[in-house]
Amino acid sequence: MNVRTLCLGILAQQDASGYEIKKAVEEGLFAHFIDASYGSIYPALTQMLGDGHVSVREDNQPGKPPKKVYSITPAGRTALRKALHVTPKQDKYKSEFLFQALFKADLTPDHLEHVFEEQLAYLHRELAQVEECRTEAEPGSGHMFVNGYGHAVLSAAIEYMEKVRADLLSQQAGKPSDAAE
Amino acid sequence: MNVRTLCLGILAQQDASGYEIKKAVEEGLFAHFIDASYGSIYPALTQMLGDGHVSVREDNQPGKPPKKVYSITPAGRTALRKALHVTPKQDKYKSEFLFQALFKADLTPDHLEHVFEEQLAYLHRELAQVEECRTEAEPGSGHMFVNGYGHAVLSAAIEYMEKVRADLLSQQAGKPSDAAE
DNA sequence: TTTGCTATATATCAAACCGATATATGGTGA
DNA sequence: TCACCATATATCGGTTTGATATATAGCAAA
Repeated sequence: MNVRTLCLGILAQQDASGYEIKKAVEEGLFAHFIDASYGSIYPALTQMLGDGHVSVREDNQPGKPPKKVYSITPAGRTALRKALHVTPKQDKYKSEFLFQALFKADLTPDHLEHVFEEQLAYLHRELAQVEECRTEAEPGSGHMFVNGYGHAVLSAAIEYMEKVRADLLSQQAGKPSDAAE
Repeated sequence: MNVRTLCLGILAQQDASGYEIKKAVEEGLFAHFIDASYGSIYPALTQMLGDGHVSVREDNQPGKPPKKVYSITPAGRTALRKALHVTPKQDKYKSEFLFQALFKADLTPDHLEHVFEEQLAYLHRELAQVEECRTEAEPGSGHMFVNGYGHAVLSAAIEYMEKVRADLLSQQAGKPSDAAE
């Protein structure tokens, strides 16, 4: 799936500018399982304009820079429906925190503790965001399902982190008892 | 974190060829939170050879193509330790399955069921892989922590999927029985 | 036996994408 | 006044992906 399809999906729910699409993937419902940068969003919108999948209108708002609000066209909706019916790629999860944690033995205790607490704080922020979106989701909807999925996964991660905190951050690096090598 | 650091991390555990590094990120301990393609691994190794972070030896095995086995050098270990002490980037999770699920109302029931069952099968495969690596992990080690993290998150996802399966796949696309909580 | 498939192994490249930066407007607070 | 932040669009170098090419060899089927 490419950024064009992602933008179409967001525009299918509501008209938006490039800036607003970026905010949607950072803060909205999409935040915890999707990402895209300005460097891919703006070119995608321009390209889709050429393809007739979206249309634009300029919005000159007082007190703010003018924005270009994009709307999905019927052709865009058709393209989206088609793109939604391909076999999805496997999930991709990247975590530099877990990579560092693998090398616990090579880390200073300070650094380990720092990244651990940062990760926990990050997970709490993500969870709070998911819970905030929950009220908007209608029961039985795709939103509700996705929201529940995110909630389940993030809660489990937090629970695990808190459960093992003491063991991981104890000074004896890799030696819970007197175990030999 | 770039692919060079990732390769250094793998080579810090054991010597490996480019092909074996790819297998490590696909099947090994690293599989569920790291990824890299041949297109980035081979150039990374070549570059690190120039930097003196790794060394090579050619291994002509009978019955198989010859391979280049890379080893981390002392300079490489220093570079790795340094790279491990930067603030890690935020986790990044991408799921095309969840993206499609958001548009449940636009999907054919067949497609929805298909991608749902595929996702569940994928999660089970990932969990089995994590459990397989578990035996190798020493208690108190970074491996053990990371393994437990993966186990917790994957288990939670599977549990959630199985809990809501009936509701999600029922034909009435807006009709809840109470799936909340 | 020739064809096709799988596994091992290295390498390259266009296309896609990220992350940083540039530019611009205007509100807020020190 | 100055710095900073939020809004907003746009571009670009560098990294990464995903696909493809090349090669060796075992194994099975047609």
